[in-house]
Amino acid sequence: MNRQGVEGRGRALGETVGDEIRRLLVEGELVPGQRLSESALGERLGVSRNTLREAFRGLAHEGLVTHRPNRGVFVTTPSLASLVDIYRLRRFIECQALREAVPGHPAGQRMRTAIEQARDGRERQDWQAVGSSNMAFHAAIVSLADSPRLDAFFRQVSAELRLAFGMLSDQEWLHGPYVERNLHVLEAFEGGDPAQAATLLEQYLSQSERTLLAAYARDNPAD
Amino acid sequence: MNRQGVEGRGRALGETVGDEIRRLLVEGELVPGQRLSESALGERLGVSRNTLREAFRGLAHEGLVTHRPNRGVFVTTPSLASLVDIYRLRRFIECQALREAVPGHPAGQRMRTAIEQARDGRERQDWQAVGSSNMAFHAAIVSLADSPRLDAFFRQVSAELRLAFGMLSDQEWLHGPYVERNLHVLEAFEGGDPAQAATLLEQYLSQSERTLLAAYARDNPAD
DNA sequence: GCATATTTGTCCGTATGTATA
DNA sequence: CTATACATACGGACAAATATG
Repeated sequence: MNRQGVEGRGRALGETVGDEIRRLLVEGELVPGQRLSESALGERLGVSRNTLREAFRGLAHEGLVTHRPNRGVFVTTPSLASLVDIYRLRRFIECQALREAVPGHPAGQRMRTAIEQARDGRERQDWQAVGSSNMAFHAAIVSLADSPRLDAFFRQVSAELRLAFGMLSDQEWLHGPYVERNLHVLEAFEGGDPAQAATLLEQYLSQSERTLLAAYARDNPAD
Repeated sequence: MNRQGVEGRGRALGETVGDEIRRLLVEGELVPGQRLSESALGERLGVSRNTLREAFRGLAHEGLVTHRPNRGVFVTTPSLASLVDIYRLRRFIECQALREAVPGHPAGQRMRTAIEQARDGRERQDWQAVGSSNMAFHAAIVSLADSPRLDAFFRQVSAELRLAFGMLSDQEWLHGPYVERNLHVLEAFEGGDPAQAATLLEQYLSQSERTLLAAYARDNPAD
């Protein structure tokens, strides 16, 4: 019975609910600061409160929602400090992965595909798609390190960053300029100069951070 | 009512249950491969199945327990592949953190304290304590990067590694030799040569990995 | 400052599907 | 192949905490 909203035909359990909520988060359907009522969201997704609470637990662990005891679950509002932390982490991980990568690693193909998809999105002015593709490019860089745990960790941090992007206006300015810069990084890497690629990436990330922080400060004068 | 076993009078909710199970795991009360029956463990901890399932969700997210759909929750049995991955990660993260650290970082004090505690444990032949202190030393190295998210990630990976150590015999051989090597790393670092410290750490970790993998292969001929 | 409504936190009972003896 | 055990998931209940008027 039930299970109208969530398509429970698959193999996994109420874990599907977590994926569903994750999708609502990155698509901006649920916005930072919003309270997620157990009864309301449970009814919307067609699951019981118990199942929903299990899903909440996983999302809270990833930092996408925040649990306030006896108050409820809220969509996490990224702080300036968390954005600074995330970019420090990205420089730490991505540059190192690029620098130490073995030449001819299959992830290079994924990097190229991601850039092509980002270009497609740019043609359609679909900046959300450009943002997703750019993130796929960076995930491919991380995968150069050949560590499943590092990949999972980066995926999680990406989702958190995605939440922050969603808070901001001017999506074109946030995503558009980096498509070609990604290409430069890839060319340096495939040209056999990982050190140069890492340097380009470092400058790139630092600029991206400045742009993001400026947009954040502009849209959230309160903070 | 109830709540005899878990001391729920505090502020946190059934989250306490997760901490309790984590404690049982690192203390070896629950061993890898063991199935964690919802009803049995729930009764033992004095909580309902729903509450327990919420706690399981968090632990599964950390990799300490494994969820097999329709089968139940099991204490994760670390595989050879996961150990290789964890050591690759440790070299990736710890060496980089050490190399890029700013001189005079307060974490240096924590590194020194950890070494002293490891020596105390060694005097008492308390190899579990030595293992904990050694891990605290490495956590301090990671904290040189000044990233809360990286700290949390490393804490999680450490717990997983701890699980593997618990599977093995010969705890003295696994933990004892590294107390002095930690000191050498610290001395190189505080002597103003982070590159040398990183090199020492890299060799150290590679040897530790070989020792661990050998012990694993010896105790688990099946794998 | 107080009474009330809402929501969370936690438990129980139970129906259903899946895996295993 | 049948039977049993168990996980899965739902709905309902109630106390405690919180928000509201």
